Amino acid sequence: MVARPGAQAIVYNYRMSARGVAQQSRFNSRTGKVLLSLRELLLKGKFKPGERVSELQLAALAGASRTPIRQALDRLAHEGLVEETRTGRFLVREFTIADVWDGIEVRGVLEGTAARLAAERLSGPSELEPIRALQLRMDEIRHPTRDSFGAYIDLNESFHSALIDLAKSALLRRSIEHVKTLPFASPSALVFARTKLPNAAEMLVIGREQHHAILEAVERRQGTRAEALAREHAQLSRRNLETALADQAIRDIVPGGKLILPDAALTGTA
Amino acid sequence: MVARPGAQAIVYNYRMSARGVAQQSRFNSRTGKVLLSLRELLLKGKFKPGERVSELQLAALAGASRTPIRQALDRLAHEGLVEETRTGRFLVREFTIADVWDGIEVRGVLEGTAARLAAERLSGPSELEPIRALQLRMDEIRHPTRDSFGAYIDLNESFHSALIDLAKSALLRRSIEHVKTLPFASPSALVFARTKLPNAAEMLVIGREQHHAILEAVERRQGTRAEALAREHAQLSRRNLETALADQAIRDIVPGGKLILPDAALTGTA
DNA sequence: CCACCCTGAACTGCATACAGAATTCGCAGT
DNA sequence: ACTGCGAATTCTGTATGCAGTTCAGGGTGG
Repeated sequence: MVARPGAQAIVYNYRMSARGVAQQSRFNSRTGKVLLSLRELLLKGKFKPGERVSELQLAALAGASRTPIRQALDRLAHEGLVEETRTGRFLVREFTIADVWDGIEVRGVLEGTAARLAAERLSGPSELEPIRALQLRMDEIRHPTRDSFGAYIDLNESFHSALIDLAKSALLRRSIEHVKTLPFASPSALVFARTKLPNAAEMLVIGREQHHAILEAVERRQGTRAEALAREHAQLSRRNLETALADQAIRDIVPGGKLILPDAALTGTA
Repeated sequence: MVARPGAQAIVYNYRMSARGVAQQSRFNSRTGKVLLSLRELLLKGKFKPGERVSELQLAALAGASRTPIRQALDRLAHEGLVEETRTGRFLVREFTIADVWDGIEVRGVLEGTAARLAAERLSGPSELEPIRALQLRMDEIRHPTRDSFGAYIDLNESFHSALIDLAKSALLRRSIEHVKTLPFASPSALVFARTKLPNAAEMLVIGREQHHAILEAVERRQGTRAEALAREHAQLSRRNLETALADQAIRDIVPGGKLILPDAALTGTA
């Protein structure tokens, strides 16, 4: 564990919660395994931002040949975690805090669109049943503990995914998935400092209320309202992340936190 | 030329206007060349939607080995023109008309965000000078001819790009580029049936007015207005495309048009 | 006639070899 | 010491071979 002994925080790595993701055939191959482990290494900050990662170096590290390594690097380049130079080398991408805020902003905009389309395209109340079920289960978690917190995050992911389902647009889903490949932009970049658990409880209440409001708006086909609410909902992640990134010790634990360049200001839009 | 002899239309392939794109180092390699030609083949409809494209088949076709082919296919899968099956095969992706509308919708939303951020982040009027220059040159083209039409499209691309610049967000740019990889979503999917040139002239006027309004809003830092205007501006592409796709003959010429499944209804949101 | 299984062909996943380009290091000159 | 140049070295781009898997087609049994 890289977590500093002193940094007491519940950090939920979004990767951990991916249910059986490693069992999907796409990740059974060497390429898939390399992709997963390489992504994890990057997010843990094993490579410094701007540092060069060579194929041979990784091949030795992963015990695979260059072929799958190259493919994995290609995908990571698409995801944005590394960047390819003109000469075909790969560098660890470095992010500014502004990038992080922008990522959340864009995700908010797209999820807002999902909420609006969901409202506009709702064929009937029965379509809401799956997402209502998820909501119910989330509501049952009133006081987050170490264990239930993980479950909450999973449910939160599912809720957001279900909302996107309601938008009935594969293309929109693709776009959202794309921005979420940047770890900070993911709604599961929820990070609560343990010492600020009361704060976390409040956030939970607020988030719950926002979920309710969004669904209400969707159900009533209030597209514009749903959009605005979903946008604002994303800002909640931003506030959480702001708290988290303010503490250098916590920042070092947040997935990808070490890829964020130290920046003087923590202002909203830089 | 695949254009049917009867179909009289000015179709401007967005790929043609990419200034010196083939000279960029990224496209000097076999992989790059294969990527370009393969994409072109796909957009021309040389493969049927849903059809399988094997590496060997393409290797023979392109006169290259499987390695660059595979890499190109991987990228096309990211772009969304082909899809990878669980077992690693690639299929030509097929689109519904709803996909097309959604693509434009999402682009509109993102460009709207770009316009809003441009307004919010504008540091001074001088920042608008480059985009004003582009606008001026576009305004000079009053009556589109075969030649000036191409120039107009180029300027239009540059204008949109400059607007995104003003948003000062690399991440937002990335997202927009990503949705634009679907050819229909590109603003340059402007297609005017020659027989409907008067219509085209009107569209030009409307588009011009919208550009003016957007810049005015940005200059006055009216973020919400700028966003709404830019969104609506994207709907103009949709209307153009709607006209184009309604005619089967023209549809066959539109880049990627053959990848769109024949669909009974041409309604806005399906 | 249909369903199922089995076998063979085709194809992908990965490793590796080779060639050419890029980078780095050292050396010489200033 | 510093700069510029050049050569060795490292690395990427591509081709190709092999192994394991998937897929298709035919044949068999129900």
